[in-house]
Amino acid sequence: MVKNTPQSDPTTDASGPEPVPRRRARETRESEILEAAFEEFAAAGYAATRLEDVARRAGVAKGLPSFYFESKEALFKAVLRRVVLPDWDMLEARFEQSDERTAEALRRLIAAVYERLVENPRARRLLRLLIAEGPRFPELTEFYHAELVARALALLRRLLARGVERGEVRPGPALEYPQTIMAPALMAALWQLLFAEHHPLDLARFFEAHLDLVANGWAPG
Amino acid sequence: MVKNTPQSDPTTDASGPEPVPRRRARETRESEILEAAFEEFAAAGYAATRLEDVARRAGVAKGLPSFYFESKEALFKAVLRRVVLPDWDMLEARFEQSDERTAEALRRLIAAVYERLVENPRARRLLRLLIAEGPRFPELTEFYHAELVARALALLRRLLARGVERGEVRPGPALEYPQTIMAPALMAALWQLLFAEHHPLDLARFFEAHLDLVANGWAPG
Amino acid sequence: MVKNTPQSDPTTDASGPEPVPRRRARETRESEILEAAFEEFAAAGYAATRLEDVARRAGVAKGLPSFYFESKEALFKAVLRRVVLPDWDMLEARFEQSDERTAEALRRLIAAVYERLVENPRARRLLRLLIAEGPRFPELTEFYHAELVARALALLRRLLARGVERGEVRPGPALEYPQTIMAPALMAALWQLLFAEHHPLDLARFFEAHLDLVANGWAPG
Amino acid sequence: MVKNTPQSDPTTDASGPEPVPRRRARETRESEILEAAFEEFAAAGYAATRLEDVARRAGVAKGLPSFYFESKEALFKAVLRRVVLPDWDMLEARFEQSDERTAEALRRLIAAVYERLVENPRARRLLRLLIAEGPRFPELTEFYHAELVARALALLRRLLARGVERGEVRPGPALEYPQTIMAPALMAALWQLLFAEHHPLDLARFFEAHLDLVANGWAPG
DNA sequence: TATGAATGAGGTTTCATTCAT
DNA sequence: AATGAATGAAACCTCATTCAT
Repeated sequence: MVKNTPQSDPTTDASGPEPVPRRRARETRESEILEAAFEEFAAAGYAATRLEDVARRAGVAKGLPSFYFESKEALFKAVLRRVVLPDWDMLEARFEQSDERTAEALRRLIAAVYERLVENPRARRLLRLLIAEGPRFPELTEFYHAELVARALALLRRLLARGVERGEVRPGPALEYPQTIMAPALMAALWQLLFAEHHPLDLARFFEAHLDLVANGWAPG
Repeated sequence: MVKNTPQSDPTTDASGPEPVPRRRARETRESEILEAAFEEFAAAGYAATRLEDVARRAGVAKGLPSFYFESKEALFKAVLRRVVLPDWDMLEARFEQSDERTAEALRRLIAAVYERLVENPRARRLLRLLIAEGPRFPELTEFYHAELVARALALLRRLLARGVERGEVRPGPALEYPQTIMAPALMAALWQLLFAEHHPLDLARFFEAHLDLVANGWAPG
Repeated sequence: MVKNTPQSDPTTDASGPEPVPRRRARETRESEILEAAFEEFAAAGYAATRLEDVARRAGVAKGLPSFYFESKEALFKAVLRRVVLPDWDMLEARFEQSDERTAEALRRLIAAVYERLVENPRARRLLRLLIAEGPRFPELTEFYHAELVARALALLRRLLARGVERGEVRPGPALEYPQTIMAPALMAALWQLLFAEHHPLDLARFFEAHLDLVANGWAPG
Repeated sequence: MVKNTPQSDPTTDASGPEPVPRRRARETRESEILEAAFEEFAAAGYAATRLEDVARRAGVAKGLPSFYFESKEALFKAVLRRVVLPDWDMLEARFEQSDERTAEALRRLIAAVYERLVENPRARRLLRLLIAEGPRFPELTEFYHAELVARALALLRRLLARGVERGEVRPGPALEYPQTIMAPALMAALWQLLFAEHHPLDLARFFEAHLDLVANGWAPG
């Protein structure tokens, strides 16, 4: 679930044939179902996903998702509440403490977003899910706003404010809308989601273009 | 259907004293169904939309959408192929011919995107639909890339190239990725789609922040 | 539905082969489904009845009962609200107006109950349904109490009161509980329902025994 | 299970210092499951009863009913075969031996039925169950006919025959159908089952009305 | 022996599609 | 040409039954 820790990959904990253990830790099963559900929901959207497909992907019987979760809707919500980028806390703390120059800090912050969102297929699918199902599940939108968006913007705002104090950032209307500074990353994420197959993007160069533009603008001198 | 130009309306290209009211009725009905279908698909997504609701919204009998369109899928595709911002041709032409300074041209172009995408609820819903249903209808994604995205980027690229020649635009990596310059508009469109209700955005000021940032960057001097 | 009018039998309105008319009067279809549902519910009880069986018996597609009725529960309630012995009004009126001797009136009234309840297989099945599903559908129990039971008891009470005035009925505690006078009919109905197959009852003689007992009692003189 | 005699409880026929607690436990469990099953079946009917609820009520694990009984159906039959009024043998014997006057004997017998059936909520629920599930389990109907109904009627018949011999009972058609004499008790039992909540019955007075009616009839002199 | 997670057949309900009218 | 009743596949969900522990 948009977690980057490699050991969480269920396909890699290989330990022999293991002929379908009938009973596992409740939590393990639940996680496997949530994991499978995330993939299915992300691939087809809420309405078009069939619980049976979730079950098949999780390698369990048709009825098990309904056994673990009250309803399809409850499963969906549970999926999305688990996904949140789990290392955001740490990231925030690191930036809070650091005292590097604004240019460095911004580069690092934007790089973190590319790593976690733009270059992470699962995070991109989550993004799609949130956009697609927003009207049906407004609480989720709000949840993600509070947990991710608002916090990221606040962090960016603090960084910029400090930069202004230090004379490293030019005061301007964009400071009030830090979204603008991050926007190219969102553009890249959506590009990947929509067009990557036929119109690939060189993310490394896009990233540099992003940094250059938001730092210096297109206007000369 | 995100069409702002009246001449695209098939009911107004009357030629003669309407000797064939039946035929007129047919095309009118079809348009009404497409219109209703767009609203329903945009509100609920492809899978969750019921043809009966489309029919009800269009004010026709339940079976009529299936009568006019081979299948739900065909209806969906027909809807999306009709939507494309129909005045883009004109817009392109105007920019091609104009010779104003780059700053002016960019402001106008970006303003056009705000007007047509960010501030237009139907266009935003179309955006949502494309993001949501992309995996199921890749031709549509490709169609919109060709019809809108590629053309917009090409126009932007020409504008910037001309600006560089004139010394009005600083050469830099961003010129290769004109997406970066338009990105804040996309950000605003998605913000409106997702968060506007609880966290409204002052679009006029956001627009100015956008222009200022992409022109001058956050770095001083 | 416990209606005794022969012309209501759908199997007798034969008018040629008639190759399954796709469309009928809405009301006709609804009646056919209600009719089939009554038979199925009566045979197996509420929970054990499958809508598909109702559909099959009604000669319609699986989904049609759900199309006509919001839910299985709604169908069940609709079934039971339609069943009520439909000629009770008339019966009541006839007794109200008549001035015959009490013995005659009672014989006629009890005979009417035998005809409508004891000897009517559909009414017996209705009785079974009410007893079986009472706890799940208390409104129905109440409905039948009000529509049938209470009215029948009131009628009986008026008959007896008039009889006492005329000296044709012995005052006694049973007058307060007219149920006791009708009780053997209920016994017969249940006997038919439960034991008739292996232990048949001669209803004509039982009826005479019933009349004799409640008129004269077992005690001599 | 409608057993009023404590000695029928398998947990109390202790014989010795309990050297086999395991075996005891098994039978206890089985009884508890049967007991719980009776309550659940009686409350909701056969089809609507879930084995999980039976298990919960019995305080055992979900799978145990299936572990003790081959199937839900087998459990149901086991339940009903255990229920039978267990003190009927004794009752019968007592009446056989007694030599009291017919009026007394009848009053005692009818009172016994009120006590065991009409005023016993569990017996009433059993009655409901038999009526409701008769078509699905005809053996049970037959079983109860043989064990209870037939024997009760035979006893009543002997009582009445003796009464006629003694001149205490008027010969009449009702003697052939002793059901008629007991019928008001059945009426009272069903009334309790169906209408008691909203239309309570004074059982003591009803009982007196019953006795008076079947002894003397409604006709004067 | 007892548990309860897991299975999967089968039920209710939905809805795209058909077609008599 | 248009209607909307009717169809029936397929979805969600329930629950009797199984069986590893």
